[in-house]
Amino acid sequence: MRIIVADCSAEYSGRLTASLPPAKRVLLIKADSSLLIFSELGSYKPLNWMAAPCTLKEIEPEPAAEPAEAAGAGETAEPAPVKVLRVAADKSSDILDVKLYHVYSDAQYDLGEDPGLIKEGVEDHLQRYLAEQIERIGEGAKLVRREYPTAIGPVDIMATDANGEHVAIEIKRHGGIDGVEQLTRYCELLNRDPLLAPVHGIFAAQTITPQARVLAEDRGFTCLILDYDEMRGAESDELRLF
Amino acid sequence: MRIIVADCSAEYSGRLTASLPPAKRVLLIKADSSLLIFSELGSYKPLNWMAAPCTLKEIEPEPAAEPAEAAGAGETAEPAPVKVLRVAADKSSDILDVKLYHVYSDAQYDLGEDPGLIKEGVEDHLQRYLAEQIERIGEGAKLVRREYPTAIGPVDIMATDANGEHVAIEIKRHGGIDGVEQLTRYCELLNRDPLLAPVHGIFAAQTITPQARVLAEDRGFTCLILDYDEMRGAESDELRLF
DNA sequence: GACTTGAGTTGGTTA
DNA sequence: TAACCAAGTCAAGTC
Repeated sequence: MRIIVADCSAEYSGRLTASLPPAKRVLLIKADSSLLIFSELGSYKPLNWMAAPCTLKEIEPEPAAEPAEAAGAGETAEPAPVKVLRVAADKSSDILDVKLYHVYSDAQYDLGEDPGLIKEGVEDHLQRYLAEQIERIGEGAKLVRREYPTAIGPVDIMATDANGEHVAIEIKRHGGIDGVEQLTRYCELLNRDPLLAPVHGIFAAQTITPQARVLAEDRGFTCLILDYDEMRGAESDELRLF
Repeated sequence: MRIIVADCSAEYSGRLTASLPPAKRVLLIKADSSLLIFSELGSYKPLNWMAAPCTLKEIEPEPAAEPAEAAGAGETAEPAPVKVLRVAADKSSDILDVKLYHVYSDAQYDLGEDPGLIKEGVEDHLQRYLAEQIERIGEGAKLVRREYPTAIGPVDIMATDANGEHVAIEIKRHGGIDGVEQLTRYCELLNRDPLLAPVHGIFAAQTITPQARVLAEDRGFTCLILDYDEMRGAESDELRLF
């Protein structure tokens, strides 16, 4: 990892064109030659970058022979860069040009491999917990299966209610209109099957936008708020019994 | 901007839980106290991070009084960190703890404000090109207008075909099921207007997923693959005539 | 300020 | 390998 702090400007040309006026910024160049440009603001996303696989060329401009320039066409005489980094994508014509005007720091570190991130609490976990605690959708409910296959993709959970009627459950972390549309498609399709009909729909999520709730209820679906911590807690309790 | 290179581990607790085993990494701490953790691999996304607004606390552990630890429960005796950074989100209970075991470098730079990125967009171009090359949807087609307004939002392009019948076009870079749903809603609404009906639908994109294609064709829509480079080329050719 | 949609999305899982 | 889906998505525009 090479870390450069410098006054720089950048031009990206690829699926879009983007330019970065001169300013003091931080550049990270990874072992795979990918380059990231950061400023003080913004979230984790760099202002501009080049993703691997790519190739970096470093050009040192000649420092001399510039008196003619001052006598030139009178343009906003941008000072000549002391260094130019050109990063080109290997598999496309994307190019990122970075001009460095003044380098405050330029250091290299070998970080070695990284063991990577371990995550817990993603949508998959919500699905697993709800499948194992299926009575959260109503007493007497039974799990049919997770990822119940249909022609238009798998339903997150298929279950039956106390009356033995089928219930299709769509699970989201954040429930929006898209999720309701998705559930609608599944239910419509499943209800064409006389062996399954009637199939009820449940829209389950940690949070549900008001608009999505209205739409879901208008279509006869039940909305269910999932509390991750509570579900995890219930899971632990269950394990503790054994 | 503070730049730290160190052996570190991290624990994030928020909407999900994520942990990062010890390794040599780069930390960036921005002026707003947001913190990013990078390794050599991956794209522009950090392994772990805390977004602003947040507050950073730096804890210097006492270096002494640790002989008892070695005689402890025999756990995988992790060496004590020389420094702990705790970043807490201001508006939620999200917390990111970073333990530093060995610091290779720790430097601070004042970058100042950044003028920001100037972008020139993409989907917008697809729309513009198709509007100007409307016969790509069929000979004799005429443009009615881009961003044709309806009660549920603007249709990307409204046109007429060789028979003078209306055609609503939904444009995406990558055509998925969502886009088909969107087009469905527009066509359903527009076909209620006797002055417009019948309104045909075209689903146009650089790429269309097989499922989306099936759904679109099932609903009587035409799928159209857009070649960005070809359209841009045609545009240049047209300009060259003048 | 909440909601929607696109992104140079990125990243993971499965067929 | 390709397609599909979720993301601590982020960010921009709209209502």
